[in-house]
Parts: sequence; C-alpha cells; structure tokens
Amino acid sequence: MASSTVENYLKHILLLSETADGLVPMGALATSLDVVPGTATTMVKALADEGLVAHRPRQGVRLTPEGRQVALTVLRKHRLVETFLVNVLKMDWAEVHAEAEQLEHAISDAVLNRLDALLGHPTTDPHGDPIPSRLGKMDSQVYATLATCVLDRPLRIVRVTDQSEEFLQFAEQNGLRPGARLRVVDRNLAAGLVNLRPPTGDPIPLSLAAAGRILVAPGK
Amino acid sequence: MASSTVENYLKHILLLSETADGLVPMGALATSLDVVPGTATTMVKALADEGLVAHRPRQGVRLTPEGRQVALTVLRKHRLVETFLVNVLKMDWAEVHAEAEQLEHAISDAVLNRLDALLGHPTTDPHGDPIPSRLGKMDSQVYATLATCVLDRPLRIVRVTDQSEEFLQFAEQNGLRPGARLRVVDRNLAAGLVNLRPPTGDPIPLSLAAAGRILVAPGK
DNA sequence: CGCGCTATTTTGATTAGTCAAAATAAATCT
DNA sequence: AGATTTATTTTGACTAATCAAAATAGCGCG
Ligand SMILES: [Mn+2]
Ligand SMILES: [Mn+2]
Ligand SMILES: [Mn+2]
Ligand SMILES: [Mn+2]
Repeated sequence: MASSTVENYLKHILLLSETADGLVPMGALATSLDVVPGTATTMVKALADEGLVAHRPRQGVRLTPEGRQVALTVLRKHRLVETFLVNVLKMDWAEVHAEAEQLEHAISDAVLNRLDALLGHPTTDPHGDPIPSRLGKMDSQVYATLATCVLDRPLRIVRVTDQSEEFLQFAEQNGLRPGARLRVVDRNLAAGLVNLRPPTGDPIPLSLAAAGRILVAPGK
Repeated sequence: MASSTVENYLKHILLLSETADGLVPMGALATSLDVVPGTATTMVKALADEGLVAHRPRQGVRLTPEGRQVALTVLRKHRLVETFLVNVLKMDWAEVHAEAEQLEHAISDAVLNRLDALLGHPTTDPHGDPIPSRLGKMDSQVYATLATCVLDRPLRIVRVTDQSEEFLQFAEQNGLRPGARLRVVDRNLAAGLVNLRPPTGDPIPLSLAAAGRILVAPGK
C-alpha cells in the first residue's frame, strides 16, 4: 500500500503534468509539495524503482500508467470528500481543501464508493474541479477564463482554480461560484482590470490575475 | 500535533486501563498495539517526556490528564465515524472498525462536530460502545453479560464487546445487536453453554465465552 | 569556445518508529 | 535463601522521509 507521502507525490505530479508537456521538473514538484529539491529527487528515484513514475535525470518526471491510476484514485477521493463536506456537512468551500488533503489518504475504496453513491455520482466538486470516474476518466475540457473570454456575452462560471482560503472567501462573497451567470463588460489591459456584471446587483471589479483563475463557458 | 502513532498509543492505554487498576502493563500494551515489548517501552518513555503519560518502570503506564483528553477525543472520533459509516453510508457493522481505525486520525475537530450534529449527538456507536462527549465524559456504567445475568428475565442487549469481523457477523445473523430483546433460558456451566430465547424464532445456543462478550440490561 | 548562472543531484545528518536479541529486574518456586 | 521463570528494558540496527550544504550538469551568452 502506498503511504500518504507517496500518494501526495503522485497526485502532485498528476496535477502539475496537466499544465506542461507531461514532464514535470523537479523544482516545480518540490515547490508544490513544499520540500527542498533534493528531497523530491530522492523520493522520485524511489518511486521510479517502484514503477510508479519514470524519471528523466535533469529533465523531470512523468507518471507510469500504474502511478497514474493511483494518482487518479487519490484525486477522486479528494474531490468526492470535498463534495461531501460541502453538500452534506454544509462546510464552507474555503476550508474543505485542507480537510480533504488528510482524508484522501484515510478513505478506503469501499467508503469511496458509498460516498459516491450518496452524493449521486457527481462529476465536479464544489470548486468545479472535475472528479475522475471510478475507471480513471477525467473531464479535461479546456475553458476560457474571465481574463480571456469574449466580452458582453452571457457566461456561466464552471470552475474556480484557486484553492486558497482568501480567494475562495472573496469569490463566495461576490457570488462567483460554479453555475453563476454573468458577463464581462469590459477589460482594461493597461490597468490590469476586468469588470463583471452579475444578473443583479453592482458590477464587480477584478484584477486580470484573479480573473484568470475563474473558468467560464458560454451560458444562456 | 500528535501523530497517528501517538494517538493510537494513547487510545489503547485508555481502553486497557478501563479493564485494570489504571496501570497498564507494557506487555498488554505491546500486544494490543501489535508491536514488540521493547518498542512499547521506548514509545512510552517518549510519551512520558511529552507529559502525555506517567511511566512506572517495570510496573506500567497510565495517562496524564492531558493524555487522557487526547485519547478521549480520538475515541470520540472513532466511534462517531463508526456511527456515521453504519447509519449514513449503510456499511456493515463488522467492517467499520477497520475503517474508523484510519479515519479517527484524519478527521479535524470541525468535521467531528459537524458529524456529531448530523447524527443527532449519539451517545453510543453501532456496537453499543459509549461515545465520549465533547467535554470528555463517557458513560462507564457496568453491565451484566449473557454469561452472568439472571435467568429467564426479559433483557435488552446494550453492547457487543467483540470487534472481530467473525463475531459481529455471527451476532448480526442471530439478531444479537444493541436494542434486541431476549431471555437466557438456561446455562450449563459444565458444558460451557448458554441458551437464548429471542422474542420470535428458534432458541440460540452460545458458548459461555461468547456470551461473556454481550452486555445486557433488564429490559421490558 | 569558455564562463557563469540555474536547476538538479549527491552526500551526510536527523527524526520517528520499528525489530531482534541481549541484559536486567522482579516474581515464583523449590 | 537460592535458582528459575517471566516481564521489561536496553542496545544496536534498520527504514521512510526529510533538510542543509556541497558537487555537478546544462544551458545561454559573449
Ligand atoms: Mn494529501
Ligand atoms: Mn476542489
Ligand atoms: Mn487508529
Ligand atoms: Mn465500536
């Protein structure tokens, strides 16, 4: 059985390889896991010995099919747990990430499947992050962000890709959660500012950086 | 923060000191935790340095008030998790112990309290084990067992004190769960046998050893 | 081509938790 | 009391995971 440390390494490699060509540099991995680079190198070599990753010295690391399977299961547990905590226990979506970080390693497959059924087999978690299916399929559709989408068209928020408590709290406050409707009224590249118009209420000003962390799709 | 190892040591010391004069011998602790005696000695000395236990060399170990508080919280988590798994996720009462053994270390106090509320502040878990209150109070009433109670009187099962899957499966099969009504029709010390009569259906024969693991109270 | 910057790897130590086996203390039995 | 058995403690060694700091490999650049 993989230790929680191993599970975390694999999960982070999976997440980081989404935003790259598949090869994750050691530095990025170390930063993401909050360890020093030497530690990541050592661990990755051990994971390679176990057949969970392939290590290209001085270039980076990628998951093997077996490692990917483990990582997907951990991610599935993480996101289903978050969904449970928000939908059933009514916890704040800003605090569930830290909880799930621990619980993802403590949940058996039996509990996982019961939770999945209880929640009605959801495909996204409270932040809009896709939940891998039992078979390891995960929606990887590419969405526009509030920083890149067309102006003045009806939009629907599909995902908030910043897990930090502060950002989530701010988003919550302004009704910026998955499913919410809005338009981007204008964008000022020079000032780095975006103005949003929700269906009702005041316009919402947002930095371009923040806008880039909210994914949207065209919506009625 | 206490590691899961530390939490397990404290919880086992708590449980073992219920069935003794409060001083738990190293041998018993080691057996209970499935480690070799030297390991228990080493760990207990470390726990003593942290002020969580008091160690009487060559005699045994007891919890300090701080250690007891930690142990009670872990036990509360364990039993509330078991209750959740059975009552909400509809898992089998024979399998939840192993699950809770892991989850008890991964649940935050925030989740603990939400679970408690969701379940309606239960005072016993699916096996009838008492759940310590948020303040660390735990019912410690002493009950008779099916091996020691009076004959031919209406009884109510209050607790099944054998966590093994086999025993719980057997008990389930025969309706021997907390809340169930029955009588002890006779007891044969020589043969080591007890005969139970449920309200309906066939009499149930049971060994004295097994009978001693089912706690009962006089019941309508 | 050679120099220097940066990312990575290596080396040597450390911590938590464990076991095997030897040493010791305590209890029990002649 | 002295010898024997049993429980506990000590010692030495090991594994997983980590860090600090030194060594190295690649690069980009003049
Ligand atoms: Mn984690
Ligand atoms: Mn999420
Ligand atoms: Mn445990
Ligand atoms: Mn129980």
